[in-house]
Amino acid sequence: MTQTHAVSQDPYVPEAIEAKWQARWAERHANEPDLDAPVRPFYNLMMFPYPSAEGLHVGNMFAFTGSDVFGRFKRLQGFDVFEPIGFDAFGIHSENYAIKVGIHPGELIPRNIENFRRQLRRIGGMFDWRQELATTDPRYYKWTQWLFLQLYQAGKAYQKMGSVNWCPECKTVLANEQVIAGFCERHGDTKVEQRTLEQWYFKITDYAERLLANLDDAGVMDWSSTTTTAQRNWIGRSEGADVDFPVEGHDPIRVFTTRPDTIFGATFMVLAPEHPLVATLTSDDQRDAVDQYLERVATEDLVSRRVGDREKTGVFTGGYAVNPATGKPIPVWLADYVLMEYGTGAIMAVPAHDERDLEFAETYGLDVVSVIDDKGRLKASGPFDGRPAVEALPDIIRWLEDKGSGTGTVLYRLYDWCISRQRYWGPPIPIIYCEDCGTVPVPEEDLPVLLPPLDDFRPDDSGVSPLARNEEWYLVPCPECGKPARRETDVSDTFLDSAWYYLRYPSAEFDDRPFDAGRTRTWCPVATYIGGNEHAVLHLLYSRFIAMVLHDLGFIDFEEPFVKFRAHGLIVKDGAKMSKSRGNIVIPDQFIETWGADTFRLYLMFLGPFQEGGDFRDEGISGPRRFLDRVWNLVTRVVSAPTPSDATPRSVLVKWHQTTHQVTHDLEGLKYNTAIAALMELLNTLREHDVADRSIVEDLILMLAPFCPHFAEECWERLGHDSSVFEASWPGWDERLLVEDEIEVVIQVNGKTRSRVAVPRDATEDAVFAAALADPTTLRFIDGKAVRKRIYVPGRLVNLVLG
RNA sequence: GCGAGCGUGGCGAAACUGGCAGACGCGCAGGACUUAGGAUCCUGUCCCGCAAGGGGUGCGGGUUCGAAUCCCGCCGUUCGCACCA
Repeated sequence: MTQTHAVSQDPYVPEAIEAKWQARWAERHANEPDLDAPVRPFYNLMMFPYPSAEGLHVGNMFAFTGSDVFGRFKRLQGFDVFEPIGFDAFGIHSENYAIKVGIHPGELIPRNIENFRRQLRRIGGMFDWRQELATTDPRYYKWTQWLFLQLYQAGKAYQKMGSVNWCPECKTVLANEQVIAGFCERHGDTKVEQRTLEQWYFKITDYAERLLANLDDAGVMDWSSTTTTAQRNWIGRSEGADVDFPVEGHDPIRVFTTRPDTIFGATFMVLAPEHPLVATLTSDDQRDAVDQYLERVATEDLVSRRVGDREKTGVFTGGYAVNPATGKPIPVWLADYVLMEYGTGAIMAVPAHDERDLEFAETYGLDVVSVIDDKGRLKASGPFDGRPAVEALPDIIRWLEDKGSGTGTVLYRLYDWCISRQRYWGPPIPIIYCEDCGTVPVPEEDLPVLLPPLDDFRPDDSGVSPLARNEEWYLVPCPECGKPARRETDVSDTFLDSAWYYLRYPSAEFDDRPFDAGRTRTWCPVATYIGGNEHAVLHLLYSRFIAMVLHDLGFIDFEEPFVKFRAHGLIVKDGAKMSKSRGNIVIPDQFIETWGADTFRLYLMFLGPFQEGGDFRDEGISGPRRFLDRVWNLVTRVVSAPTPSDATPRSVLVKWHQTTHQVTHDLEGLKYNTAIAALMELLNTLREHDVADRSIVEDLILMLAPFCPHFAEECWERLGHDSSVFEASWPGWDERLLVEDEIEVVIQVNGKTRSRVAVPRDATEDAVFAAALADPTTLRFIDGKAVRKRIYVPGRLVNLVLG
């Protein structure tokens, strides 16, 4: 862009000044706070990117810029801001990308990281590059493995066989959340299958109650409510009761129900096909039917069973259980709408008051007994008849407890975190299996367990990790007895890498500890964390869980890692989601080249509310650029021919102070788009009144600095300062200058705006009404009628209600 | 199906605890300066109307002196969760 935007002989040329200031920041170590002895530490964290594509896209830029604006604002407010950056470079996304382009991730990922670094420097983020980290660095993942060992030793990591989701295309196990309605999240037309594998799990369910309770504690967690809501739903707390239904000659069947108040209406029971009692309950004459049904279910995958709108199928076991409330025998059925992983894998079916049970009962002709009338009162419920069901619920639980038939319980939907991945690109799980000693953790002094270079890193459909094909790597002596043993060949989930990275940043240079106690105390928990809401449950919940474990083990003195979390919005393009298939991806580099990083930043922050996102329209960027050109010209004018401060009209002073007030509050609330609009208004006012008042323009530059750091530095220097604009302090305002001497009050007649009058700022209510009633336009609308009621909103509005 | 959010000009969007709807910007129209302008500057820009005035925040009701904002019922849209007992 070499066109002249301004009449000035010295036009604003972004590329020159951006390069100049980036070099100068690096020289001056401008973005490197004293990590050991900061005066006012402020840990400003943004979710680190995964370098799974060749470069950062506009969505990343939007998120990083929004976080950086906040960090720079805090810096100007006098905080020692620590704003680290790193790369979440392990994991399925990176690996799949490597497979796609046919380059080994060990080669490809560092190359991508280098490009990410270049882009991040170019955008002018306030990053402390000393503390950069990559989860793929053995210096990092040594401690990820250490973390696994801490959980293992604390009894929070265990192995179990489990039905897992298997994507034939990814050739790996998927987390439930990577399965979208039965299909792989990455391969929309690939059906996920069910496989059974031995896997490592973390006992996050032990922490369900604490994870939930802290969400309600605003003193501990100041988070976007959309995020806390998502976590609450994910944890899924249900209050109810475990109830035993006796079976003659067998163990009783235990069910979980949230509706013990409807127990008198339980007319049959349903077990999950995998339920352990199925075999013993089945009668001889039903054996064939049951076996057939089990066979049929087995050919279906776990995931499509979860899809809700299918017709219900099932089979009678031939067995009966006794309803402990009515004492009557009820048939026990088998159906795949009951899931083994939730509750006890068995339910009492109350078809009169549960839609799913009703559908099943109707299909198979089972009894339906209503126990609640249309007024919500119990009936056919023995001693509880006539009582409102909601109210009787706790008494029914107590009644069941007294009979020894059940107990009130709380159940969570949350399940344990499966961290095993049958993949190559991750930290090997630090476990060794010995025939004599069993499962042996790798001794801490042997960490890291290096991920070996492996030419053939692709997963195959055998279900075992690529590392299992590398005998010389996995055959090792047992650390305990020295006999030949075998390493665990699965790697851990990427979410484990990212669950603790914020702890590593302040301590990234230490190789003898994962995080330094002093540094952690100084900087953690994180003051402000900004990231995408797509991580609302997974990353953010896992990070919270890991922090709780570390807290309980005495490693850290807080249990919530992120004091304040805000989810940013998403950028769309011309009303549609950006995607490669649509071909509407915006490459940031081109825009930065054409318009400059500062203009790009300013535009991104201007195009919509940060927490909601916005629509990226190519032409829109010219507005912010025009604005910067005008500010530039104004600065030039202040340097050459300023207007004297005492000549500045009061109305302009008021606008100045109002702007400072508004921008400060808007930045605090991440309302960047309105903050920028306010700065534009201030500039418009200065231009209208032809004012080039040095004090005002300097404040304008200061307030622009978080958005356009290079531009602001350059202007600041031209204004004669020899230190960085970020060494200056954020402007304040004078409350007395927030209001004009004379204000305009709106006059409504019968609620409709009819006129407006100018009154002194401190006019009394009576004086305002007097002015209103003296206004000719107003009188015309009153038209001689009586004023029945007068409403007065101080300083704003008068409403005259006619009789 | 359940949960959360969002529906405002040609477009992106503003509007504090209910109090001037459309700030700011894009685009568009007209003008100025210009050999020229896709640069810059000025003016205008929700709709109908010459005006006075009237209408207007997805649709239909309600509360209120007053509703984009609160309540109820629809419709549309986005994002989660999805047979969770």
